[in-house]
Amino acid sequence: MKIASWNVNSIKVRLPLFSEWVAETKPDIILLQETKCQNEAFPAEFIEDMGYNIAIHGQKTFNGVAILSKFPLEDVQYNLPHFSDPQARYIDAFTGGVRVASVYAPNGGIVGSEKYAYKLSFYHHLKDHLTTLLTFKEKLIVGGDYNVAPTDADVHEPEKWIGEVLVSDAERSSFNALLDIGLCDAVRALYPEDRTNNQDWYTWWDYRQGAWRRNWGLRIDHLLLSPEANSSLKSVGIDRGFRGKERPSDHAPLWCILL
DNA sequence: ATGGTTGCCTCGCAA
Repeated sequence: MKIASWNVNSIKVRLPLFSEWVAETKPDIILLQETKCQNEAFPAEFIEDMGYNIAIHGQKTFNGVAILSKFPLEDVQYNLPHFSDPQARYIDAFTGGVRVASVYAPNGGIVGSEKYAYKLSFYHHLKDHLTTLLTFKEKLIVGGDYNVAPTDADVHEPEKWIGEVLVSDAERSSFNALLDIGLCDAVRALYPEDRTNNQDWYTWWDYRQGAWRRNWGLRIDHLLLSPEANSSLKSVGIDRGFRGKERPSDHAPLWCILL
């Protein structure tokens, strides 16, 4: 079973590239972030015709997450429990014998800002909810744009990023708390940072300053696995080539295969 | 050189 996650930065604009990517890489389950459209505007029929069932959680203009699956979708949960969030950033569902979640963590704006506090609060509630899901002892895959580069190995020229949003200590602590409750970073499970070329694992390159051409990237998209999922993890990868195509998202797709 | 790009949709904001 192949599970992929992609911050598409508008599903409507990205639909041609999305179609090309699905035809080429054929994921069984797709976790989308930044769909940037309300539910009634989501290209549901188009994607259903590609062979996917869909669960969508959108809003006007910003954010928006979705789960697409070749299997029936059951037990869909919108938003994090006990976190009444007007921003559409979380959805989970049970499908094809696994539970999956699509997460679009807040960017955080500037360290110390209101947006930054909201990001830390989002992480707190995410940790609480995932703690509950882990008690189910299922194969759980939590994928998305976490907007945190966990270590300096995940950052091009980390000395230029010291104290910035995406890499600050409090954000990294919030991300690490998800590992502390028992989730496993799929990339690091198979490619420890001291045994791989870390530049190969970037998932995001800013549209500005020719960041893609210069490979000024960060690893901020992640697939986190429960122990049950991790024990059947076979492979993981980044579809980096899709960042270099015509009219790309600023994020590349990330995927894993479970046996 | 304090820059640059993209998407949504307003004349700016978020990333």
